[in-house]
Amino acid sequence: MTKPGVNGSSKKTGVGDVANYIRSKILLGEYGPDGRLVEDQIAKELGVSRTPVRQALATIEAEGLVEIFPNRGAIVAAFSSDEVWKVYDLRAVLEGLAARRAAENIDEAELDQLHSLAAEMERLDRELREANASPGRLGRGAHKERVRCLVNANQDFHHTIVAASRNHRLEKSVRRTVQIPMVLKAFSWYRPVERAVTNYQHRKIVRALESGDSQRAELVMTEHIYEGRDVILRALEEDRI
Amino acid sequence: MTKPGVNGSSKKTGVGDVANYIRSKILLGEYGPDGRLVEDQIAKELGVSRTPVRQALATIEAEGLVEIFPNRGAIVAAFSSDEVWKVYDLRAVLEGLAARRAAENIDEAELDQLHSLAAEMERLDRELREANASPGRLGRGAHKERVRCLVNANQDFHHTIVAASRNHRLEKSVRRTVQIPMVLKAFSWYRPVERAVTNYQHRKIVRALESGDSQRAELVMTEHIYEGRDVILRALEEDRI
DNA sequence: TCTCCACATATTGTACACAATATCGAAAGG
DNA sequence: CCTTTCGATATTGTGTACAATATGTGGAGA
Repeated sequence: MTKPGVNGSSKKTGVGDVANYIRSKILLGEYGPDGRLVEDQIAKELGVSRTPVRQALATIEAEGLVEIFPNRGAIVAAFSSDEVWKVYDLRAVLEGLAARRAAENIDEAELDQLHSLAAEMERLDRELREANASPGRLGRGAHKERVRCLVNANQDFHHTIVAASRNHRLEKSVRRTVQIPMVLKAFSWYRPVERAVTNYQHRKIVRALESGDSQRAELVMTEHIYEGRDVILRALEEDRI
Repeated sequence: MTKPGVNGSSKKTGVGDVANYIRSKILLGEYGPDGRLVEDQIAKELGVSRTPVRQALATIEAEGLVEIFPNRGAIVAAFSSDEVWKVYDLRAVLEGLAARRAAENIDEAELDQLHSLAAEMERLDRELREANASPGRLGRGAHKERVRCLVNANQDFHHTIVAASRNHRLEKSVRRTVQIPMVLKAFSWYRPVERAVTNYQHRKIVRALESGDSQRAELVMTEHIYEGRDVILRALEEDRI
């Protein structure tokens, strides 16, 4: 028994674990960019042989996170600002479509979740601003932790909408496209203005979804993604991420 | 030397060949749908070991052509008409975006190619109609061959536009999404009316691209994809493909 | 000093062997 | 006659060994 049925694409076998390990390493900024992924090294880190590592790398290459060069191995995919622009161009239409279809299909439970996620992000934003107003009260660690929560909540928010589109292919496409710039993403949340804009747009999106206004949902979501692109690109050229 | 550099994702190693072999088998309708892909069997067919076969299957799963169930192997992904609808929903926005960006970036050589591809498809359509008017002159084989050419030319047409979008990620996304319903696709071309509509829309798209009208290009392309969806779905419920 | 070539090393690509798991059929029990 | 359980078979999952290929280093020659 142990209902192995509705497992989706997340295989419970070792290969899946290896793939997740590599993904998280990449997304957390280790390895790269342009870092080489040596199979034997990863294999030893996880205490498995190279076989599942190779398979995981093949999967991750198909997802676009790494590039595999024949006989030379895998390296983390690098992103110029030009590529970031293009990834967000793609993401805009994908999540735009997701929002449009979500407006037609979303249920009460999902709307509730969106509400609470939006509320949580607003709470975290308030806390961050207060901590900023009275400095010294909280360490840098608490700040980073809150930003991490913000990133997670934001991810959940977007994922909920994509799931509500009821289109599994779209879901996979978005996941592939979204995870790319995640390395850079945390940096979008350090400035209060951008957090405020994000929260405002999230509320607008929820309202559109609630009233079933698919056109408006798509429009706002698309603009929301473009906004995110602008933030990333500005950070890229100003601060050097 | 032998410039191995700009090889993109098409690895020249054995795994790539194996993957192409499996893909074409699936796309040609062997194996499935719901057909099981036994690793050892495929390995023997190609005279290689199971190792590269397994890797190829992992890649193809990430592309969405097959589903791999832990300890139970890979089966060809099945498509209900509901899923076809969703795949085309996705394809519409992807190729719509491609057309929009292509209108901004396409060069003369690509426009020339689009013109000649459109012309070739019109020629093939004429020949098919003439062969239909005076039956018996050509065998069924010649008919099927022309349809195959039509499918190829159509593929090239769409691919040229996607390539002209100058967005590699988008290109990969489209490839993954497009190859899915390709099994069904040949059936769209058997009826003269649909061929005529297709050719007309192709010409409209080329004109929009030529004049750099990105909005119009996106609009027509999107409608073109929806049209294709309608044809497939009609075929599915009428004839039973 | 610079260039080119050969060799040593590291890493990937593939084959094969064995263990783990699922599937199918048959026999036993109700 | 139907259901359940056990075992034989087939297939997948992983480890290991070896071959193929790239990379880096040192020396010989101009």
